[in-house]
This record gives sequence, C-alpha cells and structure tokens, in this order.
Amino acid sequence: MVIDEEILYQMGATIENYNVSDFIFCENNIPSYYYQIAVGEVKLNNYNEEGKEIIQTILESGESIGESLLFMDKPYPINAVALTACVIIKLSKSSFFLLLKKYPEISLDMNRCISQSLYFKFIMTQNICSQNPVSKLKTLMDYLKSFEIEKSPFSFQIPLTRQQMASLTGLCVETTIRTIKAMERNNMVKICNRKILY
DNA sequence: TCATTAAAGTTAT
DNA sequence: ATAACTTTAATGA
Repeated sequence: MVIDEEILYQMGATIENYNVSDFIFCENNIPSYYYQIAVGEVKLNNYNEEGKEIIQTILESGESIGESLLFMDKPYPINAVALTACVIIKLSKSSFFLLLKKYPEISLDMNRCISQSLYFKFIMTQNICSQNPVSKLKTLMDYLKSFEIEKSPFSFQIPLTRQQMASLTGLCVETTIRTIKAMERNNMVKICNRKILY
C-alpha cells in the first residue's frame, strides 16, 4: 500500500465506489485528486485513431492512480477505468501536498512508487518496439511473474485475459492467442482450462 | 509474418 | 439472455 489509509482519512480523504467500466477520470481532465485503490482493479488506457484500445498499465488494491500527474500542470493523457467494482480513496491535490510535507517518509514512498511505474514503462516501451510477438508476451509475463515468490516454471497463472495481454503489447487478440499456443508447443507456457501458466 | 475479418464456441453477468 | 472472451480459418499487406 502506498499511503496508510488512516492517514489519508485524517487528511480529509473520502471514499468513492465505482462499478465495472466506470471512468475514474478521463483523458484531458485536470488532475485535482490523489486516488488510491482500496478494493478492486483499474486500468489506464488510451484509444488510438482506429479505436483500438491501448492499455498502459493495470493497477490493483493499494496502488495509486495517475499520481505522477499531480506533480505537474498538465491534463491527464490517459483514462482510468474500473476493471472490477472498486472502492477508491480520494484526496484533494492540496491536501495531498500537505500530507507529503507532514510525512516526509511518505514522500519518499511516493518516489519509489513513481520509479516503479516508470520502470514498467521502460520495459514495455522497449518491448513495444520489438517486432517479435513471442518476446513481447514473454517480457510482459516475466514482469508480472517478477513479483511472485515462487519462481518455478508454470507456477504462475497470468492474471490477464488474452484481450488484455494484446492491448498491453499492441498485438491483436488473434495473434496473441496463436503466439501463446505456439509457446505452449515449445514448453514455454502451459495452458490449463484456458488459464496461462508461466 | 502479422493484421483483419468473419464465424462460431465458451464463459461470465 | 446477453455480452465479453476465446478460438479457428481465410485473406491480404
């Protein structure tokens, strides 16, 4: 968890509930709140000219949403959409900065947090430029698995749909499916009732 | 080779 | 039931 929920409430944070596919904020909105997920999953996305969805990242409980934008004066370049029913803690920008002043340790945590998402971005942009779909998907799965304690092969069930994997890597779903099947044939993954084990 | 289109089967709501 | 996801196959850049 990025910031202790009690501290957020002390600073005047409120709770918001969202249903699946509700927008928490939209592209071009002015960032004016700090958002932290108490329960649920959220994706940050864009739509390209053809209307194809590009998922920038998927966030889960305890993570903050688009916090890096609070430190500058630009509108959001992405949408934040609930993937599940969500409970989200919301704190005004001004209170958020008061909080950072009051708790320097949290300010440091915030830096760690932004570094983490920047790290993911570095890996994924490099990835998106690579041509080969196997390496795109492998890079994504390696990243996801890197947070797991259990490192043995096929111990990790990918918590994404093929559609989401496609939107994260810039591939089309069909190519994602075919590539995953080819990877199964090469013993890089296992597929157990449609779930991908890596 | 990969994207696109279409069609059909499967799962989740 | 209906929508969302998964899969296969054909075709074209």
